[in-house]
Amino acid sequence: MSVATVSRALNGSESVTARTRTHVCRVAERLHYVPISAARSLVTGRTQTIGALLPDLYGEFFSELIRGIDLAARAHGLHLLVSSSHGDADESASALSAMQGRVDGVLIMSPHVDAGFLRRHLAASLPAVLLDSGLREHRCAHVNIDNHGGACAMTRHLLACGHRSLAFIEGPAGNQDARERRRGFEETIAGRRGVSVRFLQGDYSEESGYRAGRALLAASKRPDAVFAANDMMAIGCLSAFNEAGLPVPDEIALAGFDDIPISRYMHPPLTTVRVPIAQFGHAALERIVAQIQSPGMSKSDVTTMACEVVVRASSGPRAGAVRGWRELHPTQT
Amino acid sequence: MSVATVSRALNGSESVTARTRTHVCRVAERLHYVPISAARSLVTGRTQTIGALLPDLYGEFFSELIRGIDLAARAHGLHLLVSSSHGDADESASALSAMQGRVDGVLIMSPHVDAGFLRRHLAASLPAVLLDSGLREHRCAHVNIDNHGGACAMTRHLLACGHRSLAFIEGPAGNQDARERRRGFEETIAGRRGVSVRFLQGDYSEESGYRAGRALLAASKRPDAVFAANDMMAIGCLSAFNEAGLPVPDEIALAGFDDIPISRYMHPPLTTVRVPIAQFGHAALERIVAQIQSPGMSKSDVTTMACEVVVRASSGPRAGAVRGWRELHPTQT
DNA sequence: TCGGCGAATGAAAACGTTTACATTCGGATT
DNA sequence: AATCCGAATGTAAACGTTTTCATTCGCCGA
Repeated sequence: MSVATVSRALNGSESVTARTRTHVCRVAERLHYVPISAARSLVTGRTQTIGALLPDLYGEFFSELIRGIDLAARAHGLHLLVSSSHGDADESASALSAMQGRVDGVLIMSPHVDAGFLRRHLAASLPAVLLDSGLREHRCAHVNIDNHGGACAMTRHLLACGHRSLAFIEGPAGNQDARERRRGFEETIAGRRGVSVRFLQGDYSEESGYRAGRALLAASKRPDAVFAANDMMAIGCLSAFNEAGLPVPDEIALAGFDDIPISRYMHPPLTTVRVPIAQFGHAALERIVAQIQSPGMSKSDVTTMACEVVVRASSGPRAGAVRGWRELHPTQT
Repeated sequence: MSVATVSRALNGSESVTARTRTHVCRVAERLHYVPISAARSLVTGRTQTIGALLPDLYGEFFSELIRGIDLAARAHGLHLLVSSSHGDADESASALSAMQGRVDGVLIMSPHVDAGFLRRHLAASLPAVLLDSGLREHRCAHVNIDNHGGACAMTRHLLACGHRSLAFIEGPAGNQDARERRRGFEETIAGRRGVSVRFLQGDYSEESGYRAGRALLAASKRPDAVFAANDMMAIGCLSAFNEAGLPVPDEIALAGFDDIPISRYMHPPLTTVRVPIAQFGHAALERIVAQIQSPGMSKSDVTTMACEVVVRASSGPRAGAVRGWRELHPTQT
């Protein structure tokens, strides 16, 4: 019994007798034989592994993202190598290098990647998909979230509710999502008569939202509605309003972005933009699998995931009652 | 320039001239050379990768767990291979097999593992750490959460608040954590005079908590306090009470277990047991690294992560006001 | 100048697979 | 019965590293 025959038997090659195959499998089973993947990878050039380069792992966004990626990966029989917490460009670079030669493809989501970074640290031969990067790199595919469209839709909703004096709490300065969300807001407002706007700084943290809320409370003239660039800031802002006894949405409306699970539990429940996070991860993985399977295909492909406005009580125009379980979970039951 | 010299230069071996090393490094840089990890693993027998076998990826618990593991892994220069969504024992088995020969050690958290499973599917040579398994397997190390201790502490807290008629919403039947939490509750109650208890079924889902809440509302005699085996059920239960207009904690107190982030945003904020999830993951990774580095060490080691009661408004004895940001985040600011 | 010594480098084996190619084997056809 | 053919199996190379052992090189002391 040669190693070749064993290899063929275990890999389900055609040219091996049924008798031989069952025998080999039985013995392999008995010995708890597991192929050393390193040896296989060395000769096949495939690792059956996809790398995911994420900026962080904190919070529900990344949890959902990984879940979506994992789901699709396991459907393709692929393993998932995660790498996160990259504080700066150097860390991202070393993480990317470490993945190189260890994965068949890589999903990249990082605020530190730009065209130069990719040219320097990403081998041309390694399939890569950029997640919501805001870049337009011909070397890799892109899967984006429609931040701009979502922000437009939410702004239209706030206007439709009758709000005319709006405040926008911005995300972190360098952040691409944050920029797009602001742009959607601005563009929707632009040209509307009788609408006043005000921008407040933020950094996506709950605390920055709280500070923005305090600033609005202290202002001489309060807006009708506040649109925060993400839910965590909206939640911080809501805390400030609740603390001050300012009723939401009766006195001031509030909206966020992301639809993190906490949002629907707030008092009042938060109107927000739902980002299909798991599908986002799923789509990214499908895209990279496609690229791996047919290397000749066009690399610079862009997929955009649509967002959806989720109207809850916080956006007004009138106050919502305390919500029960059935109202919170309309799809279940 | 032989491959040997290049290998030595890149790996920082002593016996290589500074001149040679810089030259090699420069050329490697220029060519974007990245070692094929498969080849290295093949000869060294190390993959520099730790596998994490998780039952699921949904929700904040696993997000935090992965974060804790990742943090520790990256501190040791190790990669993290995650595998999840194992519906049954067979899936867990195949996932474990697939990891074998691909990782240097594996962290296992799965409801499907028991002594027989490990004997059948885990190679004796592969270092493994069982996470909160409830098993006592001499073949691997254990890192557990002190579910029993946490439940005891919470029960004592509820009694100290003056509650004497208690209800306990149980977790899923086969679940080890759930069993331990119930045991802690029961043992603390046992022997106390003038305390009445009642048990309700649940399965850790929000909906099952809601159903339990409805059942309590429909009962002829309501308890003073409800202790749910996890936060999600407590939240479902709270929805039922809110929906019925039953004020918490004035008419009925409520406590959960886990301290998921949502908990402190509930109305009233939820008294619960904080599980140090990230540290839990961190400890598990440290343990497996220790085992990998010194293979001779005792394998059957048990670490237990202590839990902590977090008292918020829901447990009474009197109603909490609406909380502002500062109260919600006492450690910040 | 030669021998010797240590430091630097080179040669080659080894790791465990897959796979192209060679070989054998059994049976069917002539 | 000899030949041939296809199916089954065996042989060996290749994958890209690390590492042991051998070799070379430069330098110092005799």
